[in-house]
Amino acid sequence: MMERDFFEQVWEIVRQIPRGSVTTYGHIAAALGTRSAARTVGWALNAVAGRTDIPAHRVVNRCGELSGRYHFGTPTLMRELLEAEGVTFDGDRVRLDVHLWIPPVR
DNA sequence: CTATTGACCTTCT
DNA sequence: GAGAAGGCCAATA
Repeated sequence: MMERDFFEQVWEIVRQIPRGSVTTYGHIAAALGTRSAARTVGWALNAVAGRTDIPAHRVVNRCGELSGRYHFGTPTLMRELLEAEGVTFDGDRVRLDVHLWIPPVR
């Protein structure tokens, strides 16, 4: 498998997230082989923050909290986008039990 | 060029 | 069970 840049790998996985589902940094990092590189995953998303090609709003932390909501421009934009896709929320957290999507193991 | 931080998670103590 | 530290990759100061 051609291991491109760490960023592109993250983007490719995030791009494959089905609409109405969310995933976590840990799962993405684990899918890439490095489960501890969750921090770098955040950087990859930050590099595409504002792009529609990659739904970074579908990526949440392990607790289901929208940790990077302040990186979107408006703190509520992330939640608005998810709600618009049919994602349900439990208070300020996403229902991972319902919308948790696990990326393909590579 | 070195040091620190950053949308985090896992494991040890 | 709770707290602290380590680890990963990249960007910024």
